[in-house]
Amino acid sequence: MMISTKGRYALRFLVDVAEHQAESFVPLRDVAERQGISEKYLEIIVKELVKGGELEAMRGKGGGYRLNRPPEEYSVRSVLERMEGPLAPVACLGPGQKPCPRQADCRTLTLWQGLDRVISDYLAEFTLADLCGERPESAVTR
Amino acid sequence: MMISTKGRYALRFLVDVAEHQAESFVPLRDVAERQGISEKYLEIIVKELVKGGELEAMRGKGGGYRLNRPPEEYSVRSVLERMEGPLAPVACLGPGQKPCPRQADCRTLTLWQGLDRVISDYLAEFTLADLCGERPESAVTR
DNA sequence: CTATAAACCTACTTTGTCAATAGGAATAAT
DNA sequence: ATTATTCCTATTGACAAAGTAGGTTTATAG
Repeated sequence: MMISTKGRYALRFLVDVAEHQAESFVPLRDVAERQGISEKYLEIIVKELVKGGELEAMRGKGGGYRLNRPPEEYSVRSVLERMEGPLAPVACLGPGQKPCPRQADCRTLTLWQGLDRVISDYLAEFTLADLCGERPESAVTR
Repeated sequence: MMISTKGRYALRFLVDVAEHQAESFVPLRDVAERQGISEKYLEIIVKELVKGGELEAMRGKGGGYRLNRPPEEYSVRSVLERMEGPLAPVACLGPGQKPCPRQADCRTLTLWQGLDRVISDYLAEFTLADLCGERPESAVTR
């Protein structure tokens, strides 16, 4: 399984906020309830989103979260990368990786590079705005 | 990291056998040495390939392994699936998964289905024959 | 028929990550 | 002052990944 709950929950959190932030801040508790995710666990995830500058937080009564930018400016790929770390399908492609000593003779490097590319490109195509209101029935083949 | 050593080593093992099986069986020890992989660990991996009908094994002196079919008939996807299990990027897409209760309202299902598709399609394009002799320098953009 | 080289088999270990849980401290509105 | 919220630190249990250890069986060569 390539995408963990961290990435998946983060995406669901952001979409939920996008859909409910009309006027006011959206409290974590509400999102957790709507999405059926543990509050405490969501906190950990949301903390990273705040630190990463994806979310604005407001403390105290009446507080909560809202997006820092319009939903079209959140690519799914960037959100997932923030939560999961590099999405490279194999370790040797990770950023800041010292090149593997067998690289010059590797039969599979090209394969993995291509895989990395198709994944990356696919995920970069989508933004939060694409996900908002999305439902399986209304699925459009892209 | 989506592809573990099991899948990666299996692929490298099969390619190595494909490249060396001209006449005789290829002993595991030789592959392990050439590929710089622990013999004992490779054993575990190879056992699954034999059980899965990908490899023919011959015991005793002069024994070793050879492919059961021509290299063009081994898709990378099928090899990886045998070793890694389902390649689905999220659990809810795995085969024989009971549908998630939130499915009807899920904003991300379509996203994951599409991701699963591009990964699957990409990996199905390649066979062992494509990997044999492959080297990064000779990389061809597909 | 014995030595050797190979596959085969069962079990164990170590390490790390995932997915939470627990319990509170700081802050803002009413 | 009360309440509703975010923020912070620490801990836990389960599981899998990656590898190790030590032996048994089978075929070939001399």
